[in-house]
Amino acid sequence: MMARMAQQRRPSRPTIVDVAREAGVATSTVSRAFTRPERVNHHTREHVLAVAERLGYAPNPAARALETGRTNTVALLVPDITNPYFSGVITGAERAAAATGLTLVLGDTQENPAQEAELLRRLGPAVDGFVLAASRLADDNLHAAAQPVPLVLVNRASPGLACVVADFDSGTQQIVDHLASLGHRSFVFAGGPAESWSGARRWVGLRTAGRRRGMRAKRLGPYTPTLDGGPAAADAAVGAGATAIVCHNDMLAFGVLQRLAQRGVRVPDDVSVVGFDDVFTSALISPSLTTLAERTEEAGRRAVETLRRHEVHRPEEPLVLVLPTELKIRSSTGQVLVGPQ
Amino acid sequence: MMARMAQQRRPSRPTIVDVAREAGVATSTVSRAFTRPERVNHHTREHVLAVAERLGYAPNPAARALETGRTNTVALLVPDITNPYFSGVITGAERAAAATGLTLVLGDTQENPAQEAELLRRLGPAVDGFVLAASRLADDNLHAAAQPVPLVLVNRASPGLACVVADFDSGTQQIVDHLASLGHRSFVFAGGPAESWSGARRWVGLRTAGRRRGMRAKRLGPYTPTLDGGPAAADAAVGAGATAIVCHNDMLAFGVLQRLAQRGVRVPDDVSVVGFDDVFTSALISPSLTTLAERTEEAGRRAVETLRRHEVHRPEEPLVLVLPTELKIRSSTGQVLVGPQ
DNA sequence: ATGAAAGCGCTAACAG
DNA sequence: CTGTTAGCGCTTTCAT
Repeated sequence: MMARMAQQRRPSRPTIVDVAREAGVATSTVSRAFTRPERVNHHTREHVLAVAERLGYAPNPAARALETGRTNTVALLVPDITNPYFSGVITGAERAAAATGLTLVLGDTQENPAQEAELLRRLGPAVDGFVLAASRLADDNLHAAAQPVPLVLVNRASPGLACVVADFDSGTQQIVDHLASLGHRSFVFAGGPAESWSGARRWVGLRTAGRRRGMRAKRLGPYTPTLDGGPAAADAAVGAGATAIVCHNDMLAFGVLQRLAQRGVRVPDDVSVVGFDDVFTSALISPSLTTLAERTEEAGRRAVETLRRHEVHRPEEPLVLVLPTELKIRSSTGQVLVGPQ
Repeated sequence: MMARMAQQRRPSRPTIVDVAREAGVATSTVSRAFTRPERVNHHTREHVLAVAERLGYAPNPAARALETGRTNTVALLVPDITNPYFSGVITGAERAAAATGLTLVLGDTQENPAQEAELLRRLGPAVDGFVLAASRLADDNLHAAAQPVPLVLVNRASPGLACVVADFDSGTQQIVDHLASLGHRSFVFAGGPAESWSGARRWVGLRTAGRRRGMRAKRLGPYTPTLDGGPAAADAAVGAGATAIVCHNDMLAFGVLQRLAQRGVRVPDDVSVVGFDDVFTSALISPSLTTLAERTEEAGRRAVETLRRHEVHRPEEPLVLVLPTELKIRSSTGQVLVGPQ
């Protein structure tokens, strides 16, 4: 009779108490039926589950989280959702999360460190861990954030933190070798955001590999790593008399390609263009883009898997995973034409 | 003294109690300082906030949700995260959510109604509402899902439910007019998933508009609405002797374009190709794709805004928003060549 | 304007 | 194997 009152409050969901009463057992039994199947008589469990089903009961995650401290949720923060590169990471992370019954919270930091920090702060108490893709945060901010809740980086390394990164050493080497084999004696790098760790790694790798090959390398930029960054980058590269332009990422490369076409500069005859990421568009445009393929989905997947592992036992030595990269040679790169130097 | 014990449990976040003790006020005052600024003395509030800041306190969303029943979270379910079309919706939804302090949970249903239903069930108690993009669920499932928690559809309508949809009537009309103006007397429609509401709407609109123009229209498929669906669609269209192929979406159109090129079929000389969505790649490939642009970001944004509105007062007449569409005429469509019919 | 105290729905000891 | 009971951190009457 008292129960009546609760009923009329609002059409609220049935709780564990309703199920317990209806099934004639204690609430703890209902709870166990859901979370510790082995510690409950098979028969009672069946019965409880049936009643729950009939009542349309579903556990309240908030209540569960309050007690256990675990939310079964991980947050993925990316600098730019619209970049297909991150779509790959998002996909991988989502799949891995779904596979283990985790809920994925998505946040877009818009390439903005302050916004990233704010999301970290706000989401912190609501999630079991963070995956930070291409974080633009400084090392110490990162560490502060990792204090209360585990955190895994993607394409960013920071001492003491777990991460999964692409093998840029090999990747940049592959690019330079490819360019050298086509007769290029130099190249320019159209750089992305200054805060980008992977951008820095790319440039260092490129320059080092170039030096080994006796190639001159020059860094231009920074440019917005989107289509919009293209015109400035292309113009600067042309102005510098480049025979090859390596772009911070594919989106920038597309922008460069567009601008080049607009200016009547032929690719790859007049200039070769290389990207990073191998987003699906790269194979579709023409000339198709030579680019360094990263395993973005795998990166996303491994990141949340690593997160899970770190949740359980924070290892002294955080995992750093290096994923292979592969240069996709397509039609935006070609031999450097002999001619009046 | 007793507090000591709690401390050593684990390095847990400070709670409202810690702040209250430290600030020398009651927990309720701390609570109010955060949620009801006007009901607390300005001075005390400042003080409490300062202490909270110093202690690094952040409210625990789970606890808050348990009491209030609101999680400040909305879920967005999409059939395929990797499709750039949905990137637009995701972006818009994320921005709108972030703007109002909401947290966005992302789920990928993988074009699978069962998985969609499962996510709805699992996430239901954890969120304040759902945005379902291109839902593959049947009407009655949709209604069942909308029972306990508000729900807004994107590019899907269902009686009694709020939705934001693209103006396909106008859109398909634009496509048909364009084709007709180029001299086409017929076209084929390479259809997407059978469960797709927008797919059905597209076909109906196309056929109707075609009829008005005295054009023959034929539906092919269904095809997977991704690059992979291309070969089958292209082959079937060529086999049917089509002069124009309207594709369920851009991704499928890209696949079709690829296959056509492979087979030596020239676009637009031999056959014209039209897509739906206007994802960024459409402008980049060559021939660039003529396609119907939808306001995907706006759709995502409006959907979560609508959700908020419905949370407050469930209106009798659910909002249905129709967003304008615009045909982007590019180079994949051209005049039908005169010749032996 | 502030404090005391009662839960929100669930899990986790601890008994039995 | 199952029941009792005490909170998890916060909001919210109800007093004061």
